[in-house]
Amino acid sequence: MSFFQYKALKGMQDILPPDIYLWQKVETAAREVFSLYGFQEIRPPVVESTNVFTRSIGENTDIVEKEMYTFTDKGDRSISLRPEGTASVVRCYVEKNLHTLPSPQKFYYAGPMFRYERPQSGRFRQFYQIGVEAFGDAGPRIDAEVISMLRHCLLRIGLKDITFNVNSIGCPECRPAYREKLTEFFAGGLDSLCPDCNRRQHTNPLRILDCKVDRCVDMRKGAPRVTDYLCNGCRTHFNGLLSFLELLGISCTVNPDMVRGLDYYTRTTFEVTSENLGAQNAVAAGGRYDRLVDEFGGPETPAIGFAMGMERIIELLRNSASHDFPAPDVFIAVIGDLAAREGLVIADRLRGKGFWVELGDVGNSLKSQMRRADRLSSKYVFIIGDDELNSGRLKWKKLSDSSQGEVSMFEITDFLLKQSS
RNA sequence: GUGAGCGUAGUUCAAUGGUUAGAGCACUGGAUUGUGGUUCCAGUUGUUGGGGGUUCGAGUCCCCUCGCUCACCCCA
Repeated sequence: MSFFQYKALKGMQDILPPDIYLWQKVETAAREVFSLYGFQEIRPPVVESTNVFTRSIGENTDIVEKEMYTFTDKGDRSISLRPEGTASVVRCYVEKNLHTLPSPQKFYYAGPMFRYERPQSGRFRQFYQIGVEAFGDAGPRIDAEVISMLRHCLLRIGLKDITFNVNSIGCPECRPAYREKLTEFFAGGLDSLCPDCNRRQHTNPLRILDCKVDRCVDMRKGAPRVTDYLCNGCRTHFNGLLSFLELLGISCTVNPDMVRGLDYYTRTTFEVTSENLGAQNAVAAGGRYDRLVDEFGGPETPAIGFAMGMERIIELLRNSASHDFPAPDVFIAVIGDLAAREGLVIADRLRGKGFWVELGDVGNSLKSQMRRADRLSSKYVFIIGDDELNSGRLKWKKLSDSSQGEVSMFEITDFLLKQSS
């Protein structure tokens, strides 16, 4: 260990093989499933004007108040690394007048997000999300489709033991009244609530419903429930969603205590959690945001979306099944400099035919080259030495069953094609 | 931002305050000439995170600092 070391920044990690294959698997599964529902990829920038985020996420949220990576650029503009994806997509939707295209417009994105937080299990300063957004459909059917898509995606990835929660947090018409009811309910018992909840009473009373402290859990028994205070529009929408979910056979718990952090959500919110994660147990979460496009200066446009937390999905995947990682088709072991030259030529030819070929180091013994071939889980080893150069026939060995034989150097491709078929 | 735990070889971990800080894994070579996985032998690897203090003597005790981990807060 040397005195000074370059290290990745706190909360930022290198993603390496073999993990990277899990990442690719998840990304591929998501793309495939999303495309079945007509969602198309877009790639907004990772950096935006700071106010893109402050306006949408909410001035008073922790994300905006203390978690954003905000800089001043050389033109004295305040810019920020995106802490989440929706704001950028909405900005893009409005800026590029995408509402002029036939509705609904459905997009997905994938990439890194940045929040300056203390890292812990399942939480990082640079973390990856895959998210989707559907614009221009106000009805509950699209909500059900989006939730169904999320479910299909997670199933395709292979996640088990996950729980779906849904809720409706109302709209600007009915939520204020509910919020007031809730504040009244807790007002009498502030002494019994934890310090955090006393603060929440003023900042965001809905969060008290989410508190883990025992006495707060006791206190909120009998508290008014959002779902009992929805206006007619929100109630109809929520009932519609629930009936569609039932129609699709998606088991989903209605959880009136589920609160979402971002200010822009209206009506439907949902969350997928897993018991097999740490305290940060949300695998994916999302909801409807019917006012956001309007707030960005676009036409009133209903919208709904969700984001999946890549690291958390990978964590679950890593600990569940065993995984097959890619391995070389052929390892060429070489003995002597002439054989090494021939091996290089053969490797080049085979790679041109689409085979993954690894070359042994002529400086190492055959035993060591064989060992390396085995460690790489190579399917075949080809051995080239003086004998093979003279005869024009190389030795092959199949590592899985130790079978071996000879093949003409001119028939290697056919040999491999025949073996793999 | 708050709290707790932990920093020893590339890695996983040992070492009652007492010689020259050890072992597994990994890596390289070998065990009848050119054959992997299991076995055996040999070799390579360290300012014990950094700094200060206590002590005849510190990997071990104390203080500071840096880093990692988990939890709170918040959130994917």
